Amino acid sequence: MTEKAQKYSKKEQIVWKSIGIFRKQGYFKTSIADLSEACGIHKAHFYYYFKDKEHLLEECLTTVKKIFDKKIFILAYQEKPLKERLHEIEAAIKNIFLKYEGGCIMANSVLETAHYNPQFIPIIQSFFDAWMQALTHLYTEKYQPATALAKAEQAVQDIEGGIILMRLYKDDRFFLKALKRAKQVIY
Amino acid sequence: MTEKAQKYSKKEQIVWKSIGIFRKQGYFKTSIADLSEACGIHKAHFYYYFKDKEHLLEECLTTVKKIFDKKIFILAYQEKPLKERLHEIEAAIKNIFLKYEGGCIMANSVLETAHYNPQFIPIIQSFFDAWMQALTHLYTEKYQPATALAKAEQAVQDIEGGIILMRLYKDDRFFLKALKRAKQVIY
DNA sequence: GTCTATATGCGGATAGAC
DNA sequence: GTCTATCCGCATATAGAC
Repeated sequence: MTEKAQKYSKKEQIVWKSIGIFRKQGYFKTSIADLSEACGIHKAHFYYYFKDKEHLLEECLTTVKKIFDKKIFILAYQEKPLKERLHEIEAAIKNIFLKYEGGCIMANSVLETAHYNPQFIPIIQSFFDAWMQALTHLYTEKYQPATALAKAEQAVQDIEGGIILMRLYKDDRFFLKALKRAKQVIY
Repeated sequence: MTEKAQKYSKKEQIVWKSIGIFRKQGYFKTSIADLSEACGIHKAHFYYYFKDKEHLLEECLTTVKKIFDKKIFILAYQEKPLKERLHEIEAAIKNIFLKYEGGCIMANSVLETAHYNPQFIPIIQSFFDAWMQALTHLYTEKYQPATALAKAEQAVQDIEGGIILMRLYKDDRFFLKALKRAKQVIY
């Protein structure tokens, strides 16, 4: 009873905290001690919840994918005018990447783990698949499918590049201008 | 005499090898043992050439910056027709990123070291400054300076995002299409 | 579920012989 | 310049008491 009243389980809380820390510090540079301390649990107790660090990252990535599906990508498929959906999706993406520092954990994880831990690749691919599909869906209302897909790819690449430059120069504008361009594909 | 006949010093060779390994494996996941072994020197001997791992990465990044200045960005300022310069710079960038796996060491290093090792930020910034300046120079022949700069930023972001997706999907096309778009800004 | 203690190995770095 | 030996600290992970 009291357990169900809690919004998130302890395990979920660890995943949330870890997402934030991995994004800022990177995967390999983050120790179990860092994570445990931030979560207010003892180092050894971490292994009560997760088999190892890799399994934690996996849960982090699938969680992020679910959040984006549920909160952002879904906005593209609503029964609303095109421009409204486009505006909502832009606002949601802006919100999430400006709120937390460290950029995009999906892109970061590609670069850190592609060589040694290819098991994360499919999860990260599914994230970018869903993102590009959502934008393609929107752009298809004005362009041929092939053109819409190309513009969606360009938009995602532009935004991800913008996130890197935002972090490098500590300047939001690279990211914000990319978002604006993604919207201006339509109007 | 025999020393001067060698094209690269041992120290330079280590830097070259390390650039390739850092790019593929990442900075933190790469050990001194990895680097030494790949260079055919003994682990302890590494410290004869470099104070520590951070100083090695610094030399790697400044070396990459110099190479891009000398081999790529300079192409934008030649006494040649605009389209020719644009084509040469595209070919040079394509060449370098397709030849070696692991993507862009500059972008990778931002994500890995921005939080703990901000000392690398200025070097990486100077790299992207030079790249965007070269493209802005080209685009200014057809657009107003402010527009040219915005298009240069977009092109660089698009290409960097494309490099990430190229690695994620093991598919050159994301990167190649971004390069093509950077050229089509002009013609 | 939570803590103490600890095993174990690896990575960065140094000292010093040759 | 190159190698041997070694120190130290940290990080992952486990065993087991409470």
